[in-house]
Amino acid sequence: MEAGRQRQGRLWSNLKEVCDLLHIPAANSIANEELLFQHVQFKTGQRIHTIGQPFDTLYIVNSGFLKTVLIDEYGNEQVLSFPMKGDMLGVDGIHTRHYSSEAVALSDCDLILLPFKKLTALGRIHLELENMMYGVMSRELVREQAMIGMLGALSAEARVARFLVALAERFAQMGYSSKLFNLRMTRHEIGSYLGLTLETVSRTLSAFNEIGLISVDQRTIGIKDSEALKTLRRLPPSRTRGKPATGKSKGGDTVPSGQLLAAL
Amino acid sequence: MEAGRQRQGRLWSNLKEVCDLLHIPAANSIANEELLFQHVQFKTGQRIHTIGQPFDTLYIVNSGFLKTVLIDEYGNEQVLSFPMKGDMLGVDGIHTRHYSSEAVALSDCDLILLPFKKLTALGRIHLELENMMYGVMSRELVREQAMIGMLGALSAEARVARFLVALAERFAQMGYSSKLFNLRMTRHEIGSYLGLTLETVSRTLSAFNEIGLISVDQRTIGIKDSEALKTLRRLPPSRTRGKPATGKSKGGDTVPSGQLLAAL
DNA sequence: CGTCTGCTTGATCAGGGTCAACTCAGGTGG
DNA sequence: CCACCTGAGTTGACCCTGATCAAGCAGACG
Repeated sequence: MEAGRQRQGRLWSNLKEVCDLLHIPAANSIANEELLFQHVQFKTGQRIHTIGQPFDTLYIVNSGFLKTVLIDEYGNEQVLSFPMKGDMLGVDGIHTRHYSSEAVALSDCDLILLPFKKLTALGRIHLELENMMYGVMSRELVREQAMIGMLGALSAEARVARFLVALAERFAQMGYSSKLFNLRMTRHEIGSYLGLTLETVSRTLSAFNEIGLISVDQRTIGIKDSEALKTLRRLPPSRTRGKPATGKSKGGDTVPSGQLLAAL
Repeated sequence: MEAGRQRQGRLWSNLKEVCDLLHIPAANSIANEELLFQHVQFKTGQRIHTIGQPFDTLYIVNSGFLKTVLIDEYGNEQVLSFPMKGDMLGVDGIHTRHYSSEAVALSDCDLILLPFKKLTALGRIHLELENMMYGVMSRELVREQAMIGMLGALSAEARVARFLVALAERFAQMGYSSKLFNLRMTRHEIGSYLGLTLETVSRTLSAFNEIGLISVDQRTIGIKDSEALKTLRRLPPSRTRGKPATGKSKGGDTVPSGQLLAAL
């Protein structure tokens, strides 16, 4: 809303604003008013791009919430991410020149269009921009690596807990409250994202609520004990059998009845 | 082995060879013999880079097999990928300027060093190279997305099956046999990669062996029925309850005793 | 030749998926 | 305005997949 200006009845952003959105330290040398990127608005439920569609532009989220999904051979959706302000969409299309995922608006959205050709050409002139591109793609990769680690190693409770913490941090850095916020996605979508069923997500939220870690009312989540959420991990504390990679938890771990919590 | 030349007692590759390795259509305009990239050899078990180590170079695998791992807060390894010939390593370091994963040689390896600064500078001159960079990073991203989809939605059997198929395809495109090959990693590493325990991996391989899908002898795998492996999916065929996304499996699916197989 | 690591196989158990019933909020149309 | 419908969410009962624990085996190596 703050970024962008009217021009011919449309919103446009300059390079500086784009860099700010992406948290890229932009040299002011590039505050070029002639270099403008167009905005596009999407309404809730609209598709930004679909799988297989020819790729030619990247998107940056200026406002709103989305999901990106994969669709398997049986038509089942698999949620890959929940992009929000400052995130980039469409990077997966660069390789094959066709988007390999689908992006859907979970709320009314304002996106900035970045024609890929134009962007790379600009990158050769403005090195910050080039660095931005590499940086954003690398960040995305690291994020997905973390996701893989989570799916491969964590229990259902831990996944939901970390999901909430991550969301809270995103809201914080967007200037919203990190203690009380609204989920923009359904339990089903959360479950798909975390590799769980909607029932498990629902139950886990209820459990957290009872223990006092959070408060739940429909889509409204209140974070009560973010520390506990952060340190929550798999229930059977996977006590290093065999070779302790780092000899640490040798003591009996006398956590009495903490079958849900596990102190660090 | 074919790529690279001796010079001052070391191996070097030119841009063309690098592009070939990455399957990038390289304009021969860049067959510049002055632009050479150095090779480095690693022996089995050696670490290419570690988590947190300052980033400044990318690597391309010229020969050999590796694994990249994440290490969680309790010292547990989580395998992220098994890079082999033509794969790029270290991309995750670009964002924070520190590697966020660790790469270990599973066999003796020959890697090509790509100093990142030098690479991006070159990219501005040779557009193919720039495209290569974006393309490789995007491909990596797509690969990880597929991984997330797999971890989030597939059964143990399906994961192992697809792992074998993917390996076979990699070997094929490297010129080796796709029907008979040697695993370079332990059951434990496979399990970590697939989000399973080593016991489950072992049992699943044994089961495939008994059914005649593959032959197993220690690290030697023979692919007998790659079609069946490809179409294997979750055991309870998740018969589209509620809304059939694509109304299909309405007929009784008279697969007799196929509790392990699931025809498309 | 003993030891160690990787692998297999068996027995047991529980985390979380599946199925089902019910509630609740919002949208629609008579 | 209210009856109705639909989709989201909650909760319970049950059971299966895959983790855990345990034992035994084979090849590599000092």
